Amino acid sequence: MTRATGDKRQQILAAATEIFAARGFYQAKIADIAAAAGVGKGTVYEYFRSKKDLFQQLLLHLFNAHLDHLLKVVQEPDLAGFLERLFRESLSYFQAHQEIARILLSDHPPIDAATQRLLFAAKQEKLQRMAAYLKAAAERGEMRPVSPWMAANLIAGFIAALGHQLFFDSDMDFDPAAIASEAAAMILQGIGG
Amino acid sequence: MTRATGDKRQQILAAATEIFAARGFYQAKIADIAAAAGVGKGTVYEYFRSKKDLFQQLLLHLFNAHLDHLLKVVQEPDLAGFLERLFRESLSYFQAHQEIARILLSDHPPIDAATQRLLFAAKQEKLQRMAAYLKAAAERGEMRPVSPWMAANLIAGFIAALGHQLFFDSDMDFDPAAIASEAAAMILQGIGG
Amino acid sequence: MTRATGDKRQQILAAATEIFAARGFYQAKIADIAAAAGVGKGTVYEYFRSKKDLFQQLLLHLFNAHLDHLLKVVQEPDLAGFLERLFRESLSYFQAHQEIARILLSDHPPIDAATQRLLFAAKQEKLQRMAAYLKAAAERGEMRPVSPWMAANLIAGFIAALGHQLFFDSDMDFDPAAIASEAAAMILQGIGG
Amino acid sequence: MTRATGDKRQQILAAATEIFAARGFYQAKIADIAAAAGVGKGTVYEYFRSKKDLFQQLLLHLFNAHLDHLLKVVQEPDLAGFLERLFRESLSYFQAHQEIARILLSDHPPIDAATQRLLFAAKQEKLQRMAAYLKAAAERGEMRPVSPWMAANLIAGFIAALGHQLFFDSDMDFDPAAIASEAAAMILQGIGG
DNA sequence: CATGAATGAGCATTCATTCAT
DNA sequence: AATGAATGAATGCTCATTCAT
Repeated sequence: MTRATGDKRQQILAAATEIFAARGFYQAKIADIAAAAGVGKGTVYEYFRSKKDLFQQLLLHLFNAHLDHLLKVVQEPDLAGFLERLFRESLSYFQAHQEIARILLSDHPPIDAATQRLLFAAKQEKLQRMAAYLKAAAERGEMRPVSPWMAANLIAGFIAALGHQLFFDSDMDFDPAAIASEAAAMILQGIGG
Repeated sequence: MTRATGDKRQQILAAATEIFAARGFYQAKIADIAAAAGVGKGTVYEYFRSKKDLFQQLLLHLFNAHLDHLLKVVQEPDLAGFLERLFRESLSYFQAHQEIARILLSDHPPIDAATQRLLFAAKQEKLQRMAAYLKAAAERGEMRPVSPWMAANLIAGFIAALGHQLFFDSDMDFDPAAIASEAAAMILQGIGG
Repeated sequence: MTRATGDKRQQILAAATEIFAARGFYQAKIADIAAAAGVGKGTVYEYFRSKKDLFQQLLLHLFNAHLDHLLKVVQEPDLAGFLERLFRESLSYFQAHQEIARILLSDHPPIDAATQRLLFAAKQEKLQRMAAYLKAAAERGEMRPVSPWMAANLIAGFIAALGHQLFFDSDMDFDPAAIASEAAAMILQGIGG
Repeated sequence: MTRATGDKRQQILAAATEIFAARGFYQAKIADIAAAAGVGKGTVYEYFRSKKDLFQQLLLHLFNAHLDHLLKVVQEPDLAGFLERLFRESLSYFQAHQEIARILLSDHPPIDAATQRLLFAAKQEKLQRMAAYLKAAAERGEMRPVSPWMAANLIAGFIAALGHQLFFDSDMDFDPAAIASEAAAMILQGIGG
């Protein structure tokens, strides 16, 4: 009975994550989300201005939570450890929160130019942080003098590709630690014989 | 008046490519596509069972055309040449056909489980072909004994990531050849110092 | 089968007149109007941009038709004949088209500032025409030197008041000719003893 | 803190007058009225059964207040004085309470058959009182032997028409005394030359 | 008494699809 | 074959009303 403030808002966000992940923006019905959250349709509108607003807030919420999660990894002092942890944490996170993965790894329909920009900016920030880390690593002599921006895209692209394989091919079972280890090695040493 | 058979069908597919790319599946209206194709709304239904059917056929059409385009690259005898051509051709192709890039690089909202599977299968085939090429390269001693499947994802992920950067950040100008060259080198040699 | 063009549009306008008159703007449901017109809901939107648009077009349509009807009366050469015909025609018209009376004699909720202005302007035109006729009558010596604008309001107000009595008190039966005759006399001679 | 009983009820009625006048019944939101009254939404329902009930009570309240105001006029011993005071007081009252004018002079959408009847009855009472006064005046020889009911409608219609002109054409400035004087003369002497 | 968070019935509007021509 | 007028199922959102505190 003594629920914390924002309880309903959290219920709605959780339900929205589930429904949007399962059906996508256009197929997700406010009625479904409300039902899944255990609240009335009108209540959704007490907390969010519109369906679009709900989706946008959810997107940024998830993205920022994910980013915060990854920020710890940046602490790793050496590049090899950084890469391995980055892959391992990313894959574990996605494995543990498959609906979130489905939302974050998907491209979303152009809901809105502003939202689009917001999300693009969020993704860019992730790349920037990675590029910054890589630049520092290059200065420490841990990375060959390749473009940090290209390298960041290499890494991010690999994570996304693995994520797609692992989560959109739903019945695949895997060990994040093992894959992460191999992935990090491939990034560092290349595949050339 | 003496248009070749299949003319209208092609007009519709071309218009659909443009409209779906610009607006996404749910925002694209059959009326818009028909207008862009210069035919009546009813005519669209002479050639395609439904909007979903049109989208699915378009998707596979584009994907197969893209795949065919890439198949020539597989002819390349050595891994380095293969990679460089793969990147160069992919980026050039996307640069020349930005609307197609927008469709192929996007994850589409779950139109339909069947369509989803179809598209997933198509993407898997691309990965399989790459993996097969890499396996052969490994046997030729051109690739270290890494998992061909992982390597294929590394490459495909990098292409997608670069494509996103280049085509969703619309005002970016770039030289496919230069980027392809650097990308191939990064894949082969890794980034480790 | 060979209905004239604009047939559906006319059916809808007729149904809208009936429904708006019976229930007012906000209680009139598009579904009711469509049903009364014998068309599908969607069809209403083929001919009118929105419920507001339908109402506005109907309002102006009815008002102009009514105005046209009254314009003939202005032909009357002498003031007494003018007044008597004006009252008789107005009351007969309203008696014959009670739904129209209900719409024209009512003040409508502020649908829209633009519509409001439009309708106000239409009503003003009616007053202007009356005032112009009265001014001419004054110059012919048929009217005492009172303000034509005041006189126009006196007449229009009387018509509206009688209309209200007669049509909003639905079960009243009356003879337009008799009332018109008495009304014209009261306007001309006043009520003073 | 030590507000008189009925204080809140009065606040709500005052706020409702303002909001209903500005927006009309359907556009007026209970939330707006509550906010304007400085009370909670729920409080409105402590004093009024429903929005309809609030509107109906307000309508009758305003109408009766207006009627009471006019009743003093009936005291006037002679018809000319009666008419001039009636016009002057009506126009002054409306000028001083424009929101009330907007409500009383408007026809309201058929909220409800019962409300409709109630309001119609109220308006009829006003006409009846006028007719009664006129009948007495006729017996005093101050009015020609015209139908008191017709005369009452002539007067009431004129007041309403003037009110519409003056209050719905918002930027008009005028002198009630001057207009009242001319109006009374027109009613008494007619406009005939 | 007072409150406002919660609710869900109700409705305008959209648009894929059909079918008479 | 080609068309587009006609259709109605489907859904986001509003707001009067309730009731637990």
